[in-house]
Amino acid sequence: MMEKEKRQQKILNLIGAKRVGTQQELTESLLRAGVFATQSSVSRDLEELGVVKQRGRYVLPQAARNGNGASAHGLLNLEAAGDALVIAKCEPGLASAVAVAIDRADVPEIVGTLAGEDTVFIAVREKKAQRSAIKKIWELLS
Amino acid sequence: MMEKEKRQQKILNLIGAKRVGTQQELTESLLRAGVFATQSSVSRDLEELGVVKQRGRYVLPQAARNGNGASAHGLLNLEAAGDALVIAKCEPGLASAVAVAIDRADVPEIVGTLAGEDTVFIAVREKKAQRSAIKKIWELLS
DNA sequence: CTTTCTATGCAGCAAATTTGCATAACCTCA
DNA sequence: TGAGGTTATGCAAATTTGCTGCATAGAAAG
Repeated sequence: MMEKEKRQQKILNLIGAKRVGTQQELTESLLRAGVFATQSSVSRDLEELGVVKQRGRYVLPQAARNGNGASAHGLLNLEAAGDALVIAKCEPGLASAVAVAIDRADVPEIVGTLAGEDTVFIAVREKKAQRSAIKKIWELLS
Repeated sequence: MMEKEKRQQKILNLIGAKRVGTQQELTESLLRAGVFATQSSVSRDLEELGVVKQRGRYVLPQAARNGNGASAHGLLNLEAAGDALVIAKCEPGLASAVAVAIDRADVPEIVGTLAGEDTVFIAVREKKAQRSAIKKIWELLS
């Protein structure tokens, strides 16, 4: 019902307001704020909201895009889409450079890349490959 | 069900093909075409399709009348592809503009966009997001 | 006013979504 | 490599949403 939306809003608030390290913590904070939810639901919410865990804490999606996340290569953010895509957001004009860097790295789970102005579509073989691909790319370009 | 979509398509065809003066007529024509529906449903369909009654007959909505649903922004059509992609067809050369507009809107379920000449690939997080993303984009750009 | 036509509240049904539980998968650190 | 902590997910139950027909209110035409 409206419950989900409210919960997700609170999650964003909480993450923005204080350091949150685990979904357990988040679940407890939510409860204190009057919203009951299981870790399962929190996990799904985070996925849906695009919240990612960086350096041991959960970070807001837009914060990840701007702020500190920028790498020397112009890579701002990495996110999974569906089963076989990873989307890289880059600083304007640098998408091609990022794509080239990724191609050069020859990551085995990556099938191909396609760059626009500030976005790269990265095709991976399957769902399983997404996470490790994201990890490797992030490592590579940061 | 798929039934509704089929029925609405037939309604548009019928209205385009011959003069239709009442919902009763439409209901009967539909039945002859193998689609049963009550006047209630027909009424709701017409509302939803944007069909209006003018000078005693139902006429196609503006978009359908001139054969292209072009919006002010050059967006022609939106369609889902697979679980995590939405494809936007645009007027030639306007794909980038459409993509930028979509990016600016910051629709949360959209992960990234990639524009060609007349097509934009729009990556969404998951299947569930497609529907709402399409709705929001269409709303935004029409 | 009467007749004809269209819109809508309501209830039932079907489909889709959301959720918790249990547990598998994964990660970190020693 | 294994233990312990953390996160993801298959499944079934619960909940919500969407679509429809029926009955009827409301509007338009004459």
